[in-house]
Amino acid sequence: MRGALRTGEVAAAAGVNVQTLRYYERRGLLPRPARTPGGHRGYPSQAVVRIRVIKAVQRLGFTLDEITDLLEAGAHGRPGLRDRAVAKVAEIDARIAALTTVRRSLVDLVEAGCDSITACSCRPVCPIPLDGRLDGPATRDADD
Amino acid sequence: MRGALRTGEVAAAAGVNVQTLRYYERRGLLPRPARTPGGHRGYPSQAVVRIRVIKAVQRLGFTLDEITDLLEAGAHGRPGLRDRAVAKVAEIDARIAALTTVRRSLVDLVEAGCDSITACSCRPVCPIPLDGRLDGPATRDADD
DNA sequence: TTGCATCCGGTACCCGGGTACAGGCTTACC
DNA sequence: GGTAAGCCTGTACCCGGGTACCGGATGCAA
Repeated sequence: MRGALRTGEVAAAAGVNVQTLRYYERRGLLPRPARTPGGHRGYPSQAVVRIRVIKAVQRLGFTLDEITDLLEAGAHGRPGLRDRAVAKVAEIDARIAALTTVRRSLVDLVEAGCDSITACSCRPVCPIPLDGRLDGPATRDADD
Repeated sequence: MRGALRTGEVAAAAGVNVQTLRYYERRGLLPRPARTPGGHRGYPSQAVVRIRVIKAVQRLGFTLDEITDLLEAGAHGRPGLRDRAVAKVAEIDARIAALTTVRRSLVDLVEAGCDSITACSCRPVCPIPLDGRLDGPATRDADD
């Protein structure tokens, strides 16, 4: 165990919580490290790099499950990152498109001057269904 | 209770699950309806509209907590939708910007031809930290 | 050797928005 | 009046990515 890093050292160096280390180990993202006779973990310095890589890939929008696959693929010389990245770009494009649509609706609503969802005034562009507004006494019984 | 709609009817008409109705009621999004002597709920037809409104507003990116506020504000004649919508647009812009940044990194990675996170080849644009790659025997002990 | 920081495993909880299930009761229709 | 569909409450679980807390053990320095 000479030169091995302890849990807290690795966590501090990688910028994560100590619990996160054990969580990653449980999920198979981090190899089980050697132990001292007393049961304390002793990490090689590469563990820090590995966590940083995980965090970086995570920032690219990959889930921990996907990262597990990617790491395993890499360990066995199988590639596959490129294909996954291409798929992820498509995924992101879809999310951006969805957000853009929502944004458009919100802007329409603001521009129409609508200021209440129960008494909406933003015809004809209101993104909220207009048939039968929420007025009248029908819902008042829970107003207490 | 004449003309009152039952749980299942409201759920079907509004396109949600029966459990969702009760969930909304618990959260205060849906007024507590009248009951039959046997304890069954009887909804006014406006309940269907209300759920549709909730779902529509939710699609605009508002959380149920925010929708609760919005509904309450509307019920008391207080406006506030416009301000919230403006803030939400800013929120969406931030998310689109973040996604765009991530997208750029992914495209860089693909264009650089990098195909593995453990043996990355995409200098100089690699979005994954490069100092000390994940090679060598240090992490092999968990390869079983 | 004593003191204290750190570490251990296990379990429970957080966020948001529901969904599922169990066991029992009511209502509607024939 | 029988039967089946639908309803009731309460509780637990799902997703993803951690975080928090507990009581007890270990490691290291003075």
